[in-house]
Amino acid sequence: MIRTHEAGSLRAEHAGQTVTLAGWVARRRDHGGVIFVDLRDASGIVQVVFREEDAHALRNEFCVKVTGEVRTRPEGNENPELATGAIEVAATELVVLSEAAPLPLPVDDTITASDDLRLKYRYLDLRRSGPASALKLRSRANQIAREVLHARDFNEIETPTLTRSTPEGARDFLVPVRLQPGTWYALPQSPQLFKQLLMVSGLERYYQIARCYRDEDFRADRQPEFTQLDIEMSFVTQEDIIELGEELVSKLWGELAGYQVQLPIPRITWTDAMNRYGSDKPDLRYGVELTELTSYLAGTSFRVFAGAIDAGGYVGAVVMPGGASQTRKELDGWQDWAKARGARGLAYVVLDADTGEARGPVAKNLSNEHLSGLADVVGAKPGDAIFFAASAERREAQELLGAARIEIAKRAGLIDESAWAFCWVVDAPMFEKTDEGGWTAVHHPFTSPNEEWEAKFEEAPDKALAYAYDIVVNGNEIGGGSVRIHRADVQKRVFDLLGITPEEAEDKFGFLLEAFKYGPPPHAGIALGWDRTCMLLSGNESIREVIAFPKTRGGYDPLTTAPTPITAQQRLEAGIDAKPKAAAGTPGTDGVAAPVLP
RNA sequence: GGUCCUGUGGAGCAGUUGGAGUGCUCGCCGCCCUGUCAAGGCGGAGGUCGCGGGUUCAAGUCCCGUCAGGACCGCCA
Repeated sequence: MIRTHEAGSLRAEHAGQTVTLAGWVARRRDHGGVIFVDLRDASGIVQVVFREEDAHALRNEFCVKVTGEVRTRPEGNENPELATGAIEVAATELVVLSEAAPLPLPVDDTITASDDLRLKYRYLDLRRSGPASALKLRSRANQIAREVLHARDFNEIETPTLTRSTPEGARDFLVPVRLQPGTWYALPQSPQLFKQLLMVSGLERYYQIARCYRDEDFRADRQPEFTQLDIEMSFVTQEDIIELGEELVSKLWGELAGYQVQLPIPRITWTDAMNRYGSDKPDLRYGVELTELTSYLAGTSFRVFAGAIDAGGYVGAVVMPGGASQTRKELDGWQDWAKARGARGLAYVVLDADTGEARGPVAKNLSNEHLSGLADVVGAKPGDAIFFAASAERREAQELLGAARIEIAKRAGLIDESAWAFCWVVDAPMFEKTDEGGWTAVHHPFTSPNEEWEAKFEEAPDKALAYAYDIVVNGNEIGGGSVRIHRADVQKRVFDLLGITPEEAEDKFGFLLEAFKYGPPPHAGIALGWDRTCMLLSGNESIREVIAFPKTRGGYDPLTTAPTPITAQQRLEAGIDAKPKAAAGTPGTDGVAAPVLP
């Protein structure tokens, strides 16, 4: 070893010892006759004192080796801000291991640089304790997950990243195959089918910290490649997976966020979540619930509401506490806010703070009977504002109110930023209508109907419920899973309802259906969005902070400048422009990558 | 695909009504300095105001386009 001690580990009890440290010059304070250098390594910072001139040439981020004697600082010179602040190292020898050019961005916890610059020089960004600690936290999260799962006899198994497209909704990343020109691998959107195959194989308990890929647009919590803690178990029910999920979040939050999660985590049905919060991932750190007014406002002459009610739709409201004190400009701002979300607008009534009288453009359109009881029905007090949404599509109106609810909480300062509010959202619907009038799987087509609906989901596909569950914290979905279908007859009926023909099913996932001929066990699983989980645990607002080398919004990596064009030679070798042979292999049964037509 | 915000020495910012590349903090270079810890003092270097076009006597500032970064909507089961 080049060093005998880590800089941040030195304490008063080391006084008198001669130590050799190695690290970076975090800061140099040159007083002429005495020079102080804050020496930083991964463990922390210690002050090194030089009496020799040679330290004069040191600059920020030089990599150095220092030998010297640890000693307690002179009376009155301790630094309580520093873990090592009781001592300092009196240098006797200095070796410059490497010099640093002037820095393109400051390596300083107190200063922030722009995102693209940070990413271009991510290795310097990560010398800062904040960004580095996010990655260290993630490493510990991995360790905790592995401890929990190995204690339960899980097997960590790696599945292919060059594979067929899995039947998820998102666009695939594709990889040309040189050995079979004109054919393409897809990068997995999740290991879903492989983990189900591992259940067929009898491994019973599988997990993987799995890299997944989706070619969709970015968000603060979305990257094109991301990580899931992916779990699947055989011979279990929804209850078993939920119990496991609770141990995981309990340990993670307990050890990494210092928060004791109250178990069991409360559950809310998907329908209740939509009715009360207008979201399938409700933020329960604050109240402000939706009120349905469809029957209360029956017979109204206000066309916006009447139209929705007559169409068999929904009218609802959400209350903004103290919202009546908003200026006209602020209230108009809500209209722009709603329009930005694709809504026509957001009707509102304000209740006079003194008299409780309802005012605002919508108030004129409502009858006295409707107005007089309104405050009681929605639970509003004088001084509040009431926002309305109406639509022939119940979910559409509820989601608008749900988004308004979040915005209300932000604007009215209702969010306790230090709180953690967990819940499971259960009993999700199996299907939802497509724009074309058919049905599509809400989760994925292998999700099992629950016991009640297994025999009859065709009778009312819009009401049929699945054994599907999401775990939500503070309005963030951090994981989701389901019990899978393991019976061929049920799977066939689901495919039939989704309009997937046997030929299509065979073509897309014939290998899974084939495997399910051979005694598949009942199985269920869950996947935790690992980037998002670590982001929340580390108190960050972007998953980029918990990814070592993330990409910018455009899918660009400022550090490596990927993606890059390829040469004509590479293009030729990869067979990108090759025309696929008709029906190469028998896709779905022999694992040959499917031809993708241009 | 859409809406919005941002772009000014190496970094982070300010820049008023359109009037000289003006200013601040940090960093960088040189000198001074023996107890600092975001050290201090003195001096200095460093600029295609993202890019292109337009309006104007005059554009960092106004307009149009474009590029880059960010937030959100669509999209992402």
